[in-house]
Amino acid sequence: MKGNISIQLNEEQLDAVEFKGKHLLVLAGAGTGKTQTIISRAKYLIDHGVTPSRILILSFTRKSAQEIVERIKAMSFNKSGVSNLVGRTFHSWCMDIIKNNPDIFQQHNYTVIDREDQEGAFKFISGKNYKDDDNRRITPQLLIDVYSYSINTKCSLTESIRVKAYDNQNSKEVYETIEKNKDFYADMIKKYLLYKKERNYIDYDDILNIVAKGLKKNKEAQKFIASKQDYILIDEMQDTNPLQYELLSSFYEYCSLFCVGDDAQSIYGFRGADFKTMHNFVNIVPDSEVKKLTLNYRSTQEILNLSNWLLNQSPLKYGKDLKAYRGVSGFLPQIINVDNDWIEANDITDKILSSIAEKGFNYNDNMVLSRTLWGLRKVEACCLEKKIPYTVFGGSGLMKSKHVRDLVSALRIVSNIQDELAWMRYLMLWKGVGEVTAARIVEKVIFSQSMNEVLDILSGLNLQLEISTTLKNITDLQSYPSKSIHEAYKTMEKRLSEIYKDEWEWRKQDFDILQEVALSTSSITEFVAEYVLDPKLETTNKIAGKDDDDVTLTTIHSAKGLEAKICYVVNVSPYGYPTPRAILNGSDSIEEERRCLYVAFTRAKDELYIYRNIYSNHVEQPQSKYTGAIVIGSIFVEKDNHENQILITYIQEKEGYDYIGFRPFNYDGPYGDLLEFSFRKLYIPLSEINNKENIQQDDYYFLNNVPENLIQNSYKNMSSKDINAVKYSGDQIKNDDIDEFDFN
DNA sequence: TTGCGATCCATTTTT
DNA sequence: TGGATCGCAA
Repeated sequence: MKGNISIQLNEEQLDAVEFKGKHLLVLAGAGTGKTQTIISRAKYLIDHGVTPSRILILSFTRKSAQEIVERIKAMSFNKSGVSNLVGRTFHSWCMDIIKNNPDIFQQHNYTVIDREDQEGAFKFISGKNYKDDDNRRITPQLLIDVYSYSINTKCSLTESIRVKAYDNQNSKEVYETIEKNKDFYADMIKKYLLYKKERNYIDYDDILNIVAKGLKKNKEAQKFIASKQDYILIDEMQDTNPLQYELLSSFYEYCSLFCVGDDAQSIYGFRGADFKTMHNFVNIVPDSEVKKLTLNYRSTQEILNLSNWLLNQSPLKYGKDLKAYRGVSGFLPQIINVDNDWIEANDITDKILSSIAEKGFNYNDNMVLSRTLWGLRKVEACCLEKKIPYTVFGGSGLMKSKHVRDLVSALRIVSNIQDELAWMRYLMLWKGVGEVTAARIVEKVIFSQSMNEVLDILSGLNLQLEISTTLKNITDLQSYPSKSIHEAYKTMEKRLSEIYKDEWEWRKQDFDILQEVALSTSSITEFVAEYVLDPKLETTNKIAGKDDDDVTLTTIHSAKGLEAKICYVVNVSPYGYPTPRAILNGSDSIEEERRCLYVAFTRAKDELYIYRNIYSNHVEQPQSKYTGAIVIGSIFVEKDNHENQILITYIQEKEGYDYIGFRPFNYDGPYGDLLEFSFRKLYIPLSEINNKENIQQDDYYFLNNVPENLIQNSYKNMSSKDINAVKYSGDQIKNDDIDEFDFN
């Protein structure tokens, strides 16, 4: 990637790298060589006689941790012991600590479960559709969020419910409602904790929690574990949450912390990270100092101007004013207006192709960034069509796909007989076995002491042969995960191919990769843990590029640390930034959206294209007190082009924020084009409109009594009975009137 | 009880 | 878009 092995550090970087005190936080702006600084610090330590195995490198994703380690190794290849240098995520580090010290933490035959399993557990406990006294649905999803947030931020249940279930509102009524329903949440969480315990499950949060709490309680264990290393180097410090700080606090005394991060790139608030914590670093960590990096090596000044501007629009003081080492290039970031997502995707892929054909770039000089995973779908489709090789970053990859989980469920049973979720999944795969039968079987086998016992019970049940054969064949292969995948595949292939039909051809290819991955683990238990912790091993890209030369499609969250010469940011549209949900959640979330966009912009080195769809063809809107403001607005009929439907466009306004790229209304700088009103389009079938004879093109109307379902399905089937379109002749409706609107 | 077809519905972000 | 859920027939 970045090939230069001898690295020139600037003064600021050198000052950080040669830090002599105990703990240090390096506050580093985007592109200022954060990773470089960590790498150089490691090299500096090694060069000054520190044994590599005494250095621990923590990063936010496994990929970036490994990359850092690789680069250090490349720089210090002649030093002895450098191959022992370790790079981990917080989770995989803690997993290792638990695995290597089962007695200290009292963890022996566990199975690590992921989000989908957690959902399964909560479904089992709470029922799928529990409604509380106020008829609010409490889904398994929500229960997990509440539980997880409260653990990661170490906050009270009430606070967690308020944030996750009540959109961060803090009115007296909300508190009263929470008080009323809190018992239910508490009850469910208690049952979940018990459920895990009975089945030897450990979830994501447990992995950190077990170690963090354990070390706090036991001074001796703390000293023992902490003494395994002298230096901890941490990347992406801004994403560290209170639980992780608690974990680190056990190491203050024994290790020296070297942390690097950028508060303006903190985008993991939903997981409990608070960017303000960075500002308190010296108060939280004893004997610590803060240094800054301000010179940007990545981008042109034009790109930084836009990024700086974005932060400066905030009421918060980020205090970032990035200066480009490279200076100006004369090429301004471009804003491209598009009518719909397909035009957007086509334009991006055309630009990618011409960047290669006309400007001599490679595929991997191009990167497409999106706030959401599905925002990349249409670009992906266009890549397929135009035969552009690409790799998708972020989201669920191989390990979350159904067919892989199906096969892995067999392995999980063998490694932990109490793994009820795996049992259910495995049994229900087979023909003639549904939920009820599966549950009956589970009841019989779950308390078995050994696989032999299990197999005996199964053989007495008159089931089809493959069910027990598969398990039998892998029982003795516990220490050979790769082999057991192979064996399980042999007996399950027939059934799986029946289930997945014509999808099977491409699905089955994944098992080769899976076997490959499993080779590096030494037991099924370890393999399962590994695959839960790193669930997005190589997404199979349908068109592979030569020599890894492909276009990167990525969510902004997965783009941390990435960069490319040409970046395309999709859907910087009304309600793209901030999203309706963020608006609803209030200023903290809105600021996080700003930082997301900032991360996206600052990935670009040379060229930045920002796509905006002003005429969004589906209506997204906050389900909140603002609903009325959106439905009631000035509306004009544009044209009748959709078989018996009229297309209306209405302008949406809300005080405080404009919806497009945080653009203030009075701005007239070089990026003035970022300002637009927010237009929305809505198709309404003529048959649904009462006095349709009044409707004429280019006339202004307003709608009243537009039912919710019409708004949600505006484009397709609309079935409402009471749309009332009347010619508008009065004043505009003001916000005060929203309260009178009947939303029920 | 299972399994299939139809319909509804929601849709951030990740370890 | 597809995933989850519902309703119905075998």
